[in-house]
Amino acid sequence: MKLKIGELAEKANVTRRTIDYYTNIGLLQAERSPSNYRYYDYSAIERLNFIEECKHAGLSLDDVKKKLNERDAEEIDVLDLRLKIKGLEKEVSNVVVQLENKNNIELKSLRKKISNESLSLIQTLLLLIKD
Amino acid sequence: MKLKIGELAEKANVTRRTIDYYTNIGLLQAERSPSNYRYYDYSAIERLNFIEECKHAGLSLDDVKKKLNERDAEEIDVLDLRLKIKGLEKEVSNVVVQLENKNNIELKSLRKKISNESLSLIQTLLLLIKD
DNA sequence: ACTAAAAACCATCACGTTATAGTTTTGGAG
DNA sequence: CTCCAAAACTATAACGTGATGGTTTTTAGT
Repeated sequence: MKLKIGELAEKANVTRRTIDYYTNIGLLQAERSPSNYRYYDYSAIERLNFIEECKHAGLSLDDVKKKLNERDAEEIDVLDLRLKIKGLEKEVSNVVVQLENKNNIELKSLRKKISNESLSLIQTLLLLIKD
Repeated sequence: MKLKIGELAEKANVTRRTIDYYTNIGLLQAERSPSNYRYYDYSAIERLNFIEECKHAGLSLDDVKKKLNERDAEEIDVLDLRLKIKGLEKEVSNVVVQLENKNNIELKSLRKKISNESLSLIQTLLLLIKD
């Protein structure tokens, strides 16, 4: 379920007009219903809070826009990373399948050969996950 | 001499904000000084009056914009016509020069040959000039 | 006539406001 | 439960407003 402007306004503690304005200048995005009503998703609440913080820190909405664009870019990077990780996972599971077809001796030597790499990969993944 | 926003506002009997707004949405044009002040020329007064009339007649500013665009297009047409007339004048004066090099008999027959055309041209020009 | 400082102007931002017109929700009548 | 009208909500237009930060003009003193 998405939020109508009034609901979002209440939840984010700003006026409708502010949301209207932000939407017009591209700080917020909204889907439009067939009757042209705007529908915001819940992430807009946090986005509005973030904007308020930035404003409180003395930034102009234009500055905030840049910040948000950076953040969005990071978000996209994250998505990217996620995709890459998914790809890696697939590769790894493929390797696992290969391993299952090996005999014990081959298996052990192979495991040794890649143990370093997999370890450091796991460590990096842990860094990403923690916090 | 051009008008600053306050001067135009007073002369046209609207607020500065209105002029600001109209300028932003492209209803009015302004030159900018090096310090970014807007400078309007006197025709803006009449333009503003026109806009007020249109609004009074129930038109939206968007409608007014269209009307003004038409008017501006006509203006351009007029400029075009003026140019053409200037061109014609040149042609005519060339003909006059030619005539001056003719003898009387040739001259008379020539005059007869073109009298119809020049008469109707003159009449059309008169139509353009009057009121 | 020259200058410094106040007064008057101007631009832009970030909403606020009022009016108009369409949409959705809701409380009751049947 | 259904239908419908009032109440609540929404979109957009066309400025209004107050704050902030420059620019120009005016004015008063030297």
